[in-house]
Amino acid sequence: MKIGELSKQTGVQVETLRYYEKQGLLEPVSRTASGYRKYNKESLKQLLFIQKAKTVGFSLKEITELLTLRVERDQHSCKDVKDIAEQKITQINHKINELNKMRQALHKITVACCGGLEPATSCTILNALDGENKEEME
Amino acid sequence: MKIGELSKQTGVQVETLRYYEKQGLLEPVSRTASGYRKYNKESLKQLLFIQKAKTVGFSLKEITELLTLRVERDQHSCKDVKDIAEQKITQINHKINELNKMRQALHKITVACCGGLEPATSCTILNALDGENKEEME
DNA sequence: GTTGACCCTAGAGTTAACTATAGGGTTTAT
DNA sequence: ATAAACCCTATAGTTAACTCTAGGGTCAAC
Repeated sequence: MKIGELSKQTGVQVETLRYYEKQGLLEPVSRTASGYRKYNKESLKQLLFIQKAKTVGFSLKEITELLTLRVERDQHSCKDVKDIAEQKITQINHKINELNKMRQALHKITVACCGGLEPATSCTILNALDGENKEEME
Repeated sequence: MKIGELSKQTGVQVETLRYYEKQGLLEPVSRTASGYRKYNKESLKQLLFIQKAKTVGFSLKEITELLTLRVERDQHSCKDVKDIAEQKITQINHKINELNKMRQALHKITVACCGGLEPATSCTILNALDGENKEEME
């Protein structure tokens, strides 16, 4: 598949794809005789991963790290990979925690404030994040 | 508290705080007679929220939206707030889903690949994300 | 065989989110 | 009362991540 096709299938602009190549993030599988970039299903998968990782706040540099994480079946690099992966897992857990708190707070806003008896001033995300106080207050 | 104090307590640079003010993201509570910005505990809370929201991929513009979400105890705006909040919840659920998949994939890399019998080439995050195939293959 | 839709490189421009600089007032400790 | 450590505004510069432009090849179709 050529660059325009990959672009259409993902919504990522052609220019952005060339930019990702320059950054070492997504190399074309090969080139045609005339120099056209060629991609395949793996490229597509990789690009979709890049997009997802971006939406959860990873930088292109971090995404590169994630993509190059691989176990080489030799005990030397295995430990390194494990360490890096565990760092990333910790980072991801942090993100999930924050998102869970935000979701809960937003839920509280929609359910508790919208039709309850509380004064308007308390119905902000910051107040909702403040925790379990003034939950059952009327 | 003055700007330097807020900066110290959060690790956010003084220049960044003034920038956030210009963007309407974090207004000082008041000013001293000589024009110094004054902040309080609420400012601190708000700033910590901004930092957290940034790490999970929200832009400053989106964070502004989240911060100004508030129910005004009048049925008219209530529906609007609810709609926006629900949109944000959907967005957050998406992020959490992606993060869960990534976490699982990273876990699979550290546990299954690092000491198992699989060939090295399959031990990347993309392959780990591919799902349940080649799980119990030996 | 030429037209239109594609592709190429190299490099300049843009946007979001800071970060730094210049030039100058304020506060606090000595 | 003066120096160091703060604060101010206005504006320019930087970095990441694109986005666009100029100038030019390639390819399928009519």
